Amino acid sequence: MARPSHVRDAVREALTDSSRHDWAIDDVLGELRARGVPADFSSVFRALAYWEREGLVARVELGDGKARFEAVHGHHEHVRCESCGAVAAVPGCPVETARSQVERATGFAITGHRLLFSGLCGDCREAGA
Amino acid sequence: MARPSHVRDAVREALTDSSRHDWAIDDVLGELRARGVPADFSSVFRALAYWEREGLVARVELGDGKARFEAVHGHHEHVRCESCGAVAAVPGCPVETARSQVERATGFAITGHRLLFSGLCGDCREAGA
DNA sequence: CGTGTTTTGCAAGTCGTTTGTAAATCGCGT
DNA sequence: ACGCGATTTACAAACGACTTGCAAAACACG
Repeated sequence: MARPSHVRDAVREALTDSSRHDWAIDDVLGELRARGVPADFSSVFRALAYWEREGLVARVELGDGKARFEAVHGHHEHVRCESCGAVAAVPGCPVETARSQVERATGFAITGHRLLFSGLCGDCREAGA
Repeated sequence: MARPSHVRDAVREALTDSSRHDWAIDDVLGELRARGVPADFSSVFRALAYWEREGLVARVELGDGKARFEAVHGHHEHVRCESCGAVAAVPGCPVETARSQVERATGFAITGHRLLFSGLCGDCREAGA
């Protein structure tokens, strides 16, 4: 029933092989092409949706109006450089401790959160100064 | 030179009069109509862009692929109900303290952040149980 | 080999935002 | 009161990015 799927496989490998946190669909498509795996935009789109359902890939919100993805590792937050757009991971979770406090203050039962820092990466800071 | 602008004025008043944190463009348009101020979608769009530039209105990222706005008050984070979509403000800022730690860990100069909690509001929690 | 199901690619559709453009509106100097 | 030039507005068309429909290709299996 399940048949080999070069696109799906290649998409998973591309994300897993790298530590990027901001794979846009086009980026993945480009990477596949670079690896000699021809594929269509819609196929990559479906592959990402598939792995997201499967829990191996997570959607990352960068607020730039594009769907972005990363391979699932542990829980972590992101920093994005305002200047060059570079994205890095923030180890640890500055928000864990706030949870019960937020629940008390708002009456919501908190189930998750999304945190994005913005700033200037080392390179851009040097270049700008 | 600057001339009266019913659309701009009405848009600002609509947002300011309410405590909503999730005004989509269509919502604002609807509110204007309800107030008897006829306006076009694009005019509302431009009015919001104007007030955002002016610093009286802020864009709110809810990750639902729509541009959402609120009147600027103090700094605060948001909670969004996964079930009904209700949005409330989280007083205080659970992230302030993490800043220097994040800078040390990532090498970025942090200039801001965006935090969105998700969960279930009181009503939905009751209804769901 | 057929058969039935799964994957793909291509093209078209959708959603929401953004922009081009020309007409209406208003402040202001005369 | 009138004309001029700048500003606002509406309407429609353009856009960017994602989503879906559908038929053709690719397999596993009997």
